[in-house]
Amino acid sequence: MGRSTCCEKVGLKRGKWTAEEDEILVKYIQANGEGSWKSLPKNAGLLRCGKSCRLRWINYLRGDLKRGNITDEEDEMIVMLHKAFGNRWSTIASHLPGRTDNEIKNHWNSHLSRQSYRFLTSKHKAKTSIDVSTLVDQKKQRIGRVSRRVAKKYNKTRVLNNNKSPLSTTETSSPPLMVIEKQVDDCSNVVTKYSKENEADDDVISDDLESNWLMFLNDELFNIDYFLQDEGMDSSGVSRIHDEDLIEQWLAEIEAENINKTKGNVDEMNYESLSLESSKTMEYCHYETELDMEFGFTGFSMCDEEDHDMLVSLWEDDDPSLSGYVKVP
DNA sequence: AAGCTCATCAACCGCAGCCGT
DNA sequence: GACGGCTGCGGTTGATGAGCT
Repeated sequence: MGRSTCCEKVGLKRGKWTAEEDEILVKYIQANGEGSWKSLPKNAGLLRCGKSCRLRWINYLRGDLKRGNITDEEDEMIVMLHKAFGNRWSTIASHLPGRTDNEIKNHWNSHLSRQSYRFLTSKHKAKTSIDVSTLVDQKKQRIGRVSRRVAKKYNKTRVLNNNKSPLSTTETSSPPLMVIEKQVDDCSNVVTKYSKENEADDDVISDDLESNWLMFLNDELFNIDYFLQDEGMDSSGVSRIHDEDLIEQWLAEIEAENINKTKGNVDEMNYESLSLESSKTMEYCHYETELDMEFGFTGFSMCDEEDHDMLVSLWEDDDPSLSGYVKVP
């Protein structure tokens, strides 16, 4: 049996693509069309695996890609779509023409996730209303996640000292080692918050992690757990909305904000995709499953007709009793 | 100026789902 | 239904350049 590895790299090139390789790939796809990625490299004369060719084409060489920085409007879309869909980057990308899932994923991980976390943390503390615009205005701030480098250093030290680890799973009732590492990585903005509150600099963050990490983890895991439970989030910090009152309030605030933006002489076309009718949206909404949530968000005009038809079809198949309930916008 | 740290992004990897046999 | 191949997706990594000390 055994799965065929598409990535058997015998004699195949890896790493950065050269201009010559790009040219060969573009010419081949222009002549023969996309698809058949497995056989494409051989037919085109490229020493790459099919996956690599596909990725290069989709993320970089495709003609319909939008170049340049992600705009504030796109930022807002990404934040909202991420709230609805979680880390389903291809779904999010499908609503942002010219942007790839990889691009959006990178953008989220490097820009928006920490903004979202900071925003939500402050919301948690102050119970302020949701203001999406505050998420996308906080740019280029070096504070935020603990870098992978610091995490690596931390983890390396952990591995070296593993036998002495006070959190060894055989010695305490704490969660298994890997779980703790994952949680800290996912919620590593908390590290910065911890540091700032204690007036420590960046160097002290890693020192804390390495020397006092047990106390630190207990403290932070308690905070994270409390925060995520209160916000209805999963362990990756993705909001899963189960409370209809909460989402109604959220939608109403976004709608009100968009009205204000329009009044403020903002280009209405830019915000057209963000407009929605809360009552209609709520009428569609059920929040039990991911499918329901997707359908619920068809109230957004960001969902095109084809998507809508598909979701209506899925909805009706899933529960025939609801077929008369569905309205086509 | 040099070395270090960090953010960014292109690319890779592994897995899951789909489809044909 | 089982199997195997292909494709697409999401998580992760590594290279690189910018900023900082």
